[in-house]
Amino acid sequence: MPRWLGIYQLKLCFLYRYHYYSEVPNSISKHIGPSTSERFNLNGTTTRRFHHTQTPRSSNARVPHDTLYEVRRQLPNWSRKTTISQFSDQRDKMEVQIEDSGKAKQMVVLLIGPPGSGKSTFCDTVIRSSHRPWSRICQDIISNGKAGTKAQCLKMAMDSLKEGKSVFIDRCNLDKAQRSEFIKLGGPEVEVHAVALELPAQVCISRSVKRTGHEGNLQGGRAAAVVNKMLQSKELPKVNEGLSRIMFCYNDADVENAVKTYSALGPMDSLPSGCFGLKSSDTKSQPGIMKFFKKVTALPASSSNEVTEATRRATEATTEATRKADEKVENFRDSPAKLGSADIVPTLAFPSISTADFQFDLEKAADIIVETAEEFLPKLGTARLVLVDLSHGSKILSLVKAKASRKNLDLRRFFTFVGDITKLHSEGGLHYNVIANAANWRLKPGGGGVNAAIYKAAGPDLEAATRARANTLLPGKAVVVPLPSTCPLQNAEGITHVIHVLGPNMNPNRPNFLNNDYTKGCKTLREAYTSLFEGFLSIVQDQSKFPKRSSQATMSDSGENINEESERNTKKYKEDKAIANSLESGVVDDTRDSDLKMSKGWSSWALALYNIAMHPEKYENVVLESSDDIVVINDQYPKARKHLLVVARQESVDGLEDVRKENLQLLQEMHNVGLKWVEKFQKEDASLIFRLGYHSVPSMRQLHLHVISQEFESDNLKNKKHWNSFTSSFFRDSVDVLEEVKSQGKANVASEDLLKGELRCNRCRSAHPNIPKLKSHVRICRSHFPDHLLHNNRLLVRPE
DNA sequence: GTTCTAGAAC
DNA sequence: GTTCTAGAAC
Repeated sequence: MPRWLGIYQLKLCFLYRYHYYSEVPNSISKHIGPSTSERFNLNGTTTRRFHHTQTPRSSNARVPHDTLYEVRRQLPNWSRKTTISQFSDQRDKMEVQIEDSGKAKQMVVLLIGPPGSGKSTFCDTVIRSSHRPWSRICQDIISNGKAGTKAQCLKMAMDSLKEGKSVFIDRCNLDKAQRSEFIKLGGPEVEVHAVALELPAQVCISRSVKRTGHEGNLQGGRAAAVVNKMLQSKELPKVNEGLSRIMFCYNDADVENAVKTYSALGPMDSLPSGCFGLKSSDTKSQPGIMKFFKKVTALPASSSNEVTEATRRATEATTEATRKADEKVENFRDSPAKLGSADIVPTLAFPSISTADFQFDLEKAADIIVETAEEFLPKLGTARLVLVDLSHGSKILSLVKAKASRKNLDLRRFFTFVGDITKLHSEGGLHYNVIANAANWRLKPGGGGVNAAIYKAAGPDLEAATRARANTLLPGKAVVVPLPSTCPLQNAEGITHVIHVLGPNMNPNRPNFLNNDYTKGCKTLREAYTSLFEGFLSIVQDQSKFPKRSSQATMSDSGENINEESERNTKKYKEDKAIANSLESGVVDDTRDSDLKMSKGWSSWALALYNIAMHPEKYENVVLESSDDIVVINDQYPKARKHLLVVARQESVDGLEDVRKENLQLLQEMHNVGLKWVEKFQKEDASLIFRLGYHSVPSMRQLHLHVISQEFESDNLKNKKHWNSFTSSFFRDSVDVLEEVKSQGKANVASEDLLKGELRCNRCRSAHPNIPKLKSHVRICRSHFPDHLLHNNRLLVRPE
């Protein structure tokens, strides 16, 4: 095996097992034996990594999931009861009274941040001044003062919780997967919080570089590489992971505020749930390592006196939330037991449609709401419908409450709630995942009321996502819009979908008013709620039909699983489409043609690469190589003896058309990886000739580079489209793409018409009447390749 | 992307 | 009658 391939495999191994590795100094690793692997650092030294999953250092190193449950059961206060008294509250809130057994709630607080972000300092400072018993669990020292494993951390956390302590998890916890098992420690008596230390990368690197006594031995220049690498895979924590409280800290002042918050907690105190201090823009982009090295001496120090907007907001939010908690208003808050990400009850929060600006009669509207809810509740399983109004004195809420209580409805699943529909979780403690918007017919932001509030809270993401689904809406109709993961509403509140609804207008001062025609008005309003609840039902069904499976199960069989995964996505797509279709009469679509392109309605088969790129760990047996940026797989239907795909992992780049200057580094990496594989193949068979390139218009979602040998000897090459996609100018050589993106900011893409062109030999360019005849010719043609391919290394021939 | 198949081309 | 393609369905 060539030496470089060996290194490659080691690298691969590292990437797959990333979460189970921890850095250990060379001095320790001597004792580790065969499961260590060497890797080379920027500063030229070698470190070793210990593969804990293969060689656990102690019998308790890995803790099976089911034991977590057992341990939770043994925790103190497990049996605290919850009683619900519905609709009895004068304050228009659904009441949940928690019987206080007088014991304190424990906390698991996950610190989130790269090395140098100040996690250990944070914990130490809180522990020094806190009256609550804390345990700090630090992966860097957990194994007799040396670095240990995640499993050891989990074990120690559980032990500390059993002892009645609250726990700081002092490890990077940068992505969702790293956090998930610690979040599972939560239960009825254990809240799980996160404190995200979002300090500038330079600050973290600078601290890591300068520190001399760090427990994890992450010192010197190597820190820069490690911090940057880690930040690449960072995922901001979200409430829907199962965290009941998240504090974001962007500078020293924010950190100080968070330290104070936790330091002040006595054994009996608790903190309001929600998401505090989140800035809307992700600060994921980090300066390159080399750039850092140049600037390391002139780092802008973050001032501890500087009170930023984020701090102000964080402080305000905390104060406000604390004030509310202090009022001892027994708001309806979902208990942390429900917070496990898998356990969150699907909940639609919806405003009363048409009763505000559209002046629909409140009595009639309340009847329709209750009747439609009654119709849908049995179909919705455990899912909940929550009517929301901003004001305590809302007439519609009391009418609905009164009418609902007279009917035999499950009032735990249908109730009213007072609050800002965009902040029900962070400010009201209600868990919800879908909100309805009382939209305008143009589906535009602005206006007033709920529509303006929702568009404002969701940011521009919502408008774009809406535009991809529909341009306008007719009264009585609804349109389901999934929110992108970047949307602040999803991050802060856990909302995954917005359903726009348009109700009938009774206001003579607004266009298209119904002139008091309540026969028509009631019909349309009923239709509107039906459309809304149907939309919500489809989301609920989608989520329950396709629960997340364990990665183990998906690794068993590649091909099938790719299809299953695709199937799931298609199903989602189809259902969304079905909703759209069912609403078609109502959705005035003036850009029918471009709509598909805008919504990028990829079919199931077209999502296979995307799925692999997003979850390479699930496709272990098809992925030949992977990094943070790319995965390499064999084309499932190779059109030549050697045919690989280098797939970009970045989510937003579906194909060549999406490529811009900011993707240059990615393109270059894809090209380099392609070249490496060509080298490998040519070592095995020197006669192979390759091209690296992209299809101008790909059939499969997710930018992918074809690495394909030029003899095109394959039974899978069956038709004109196959042939022309690799041999006409529809195929864009990677070198040209790189050049074009560098010089003009994007790549040229050729027309799909080229795929229908005549069949010509890729060497001599002779034309042939059909595929079989062409293939017979190509098998024997030994002409030189066309001139243009001989330049710029478009054609990769093994050098003699 | 593939598979299937009606019907065009031979 | 057989081969091959193009378009629909998935």
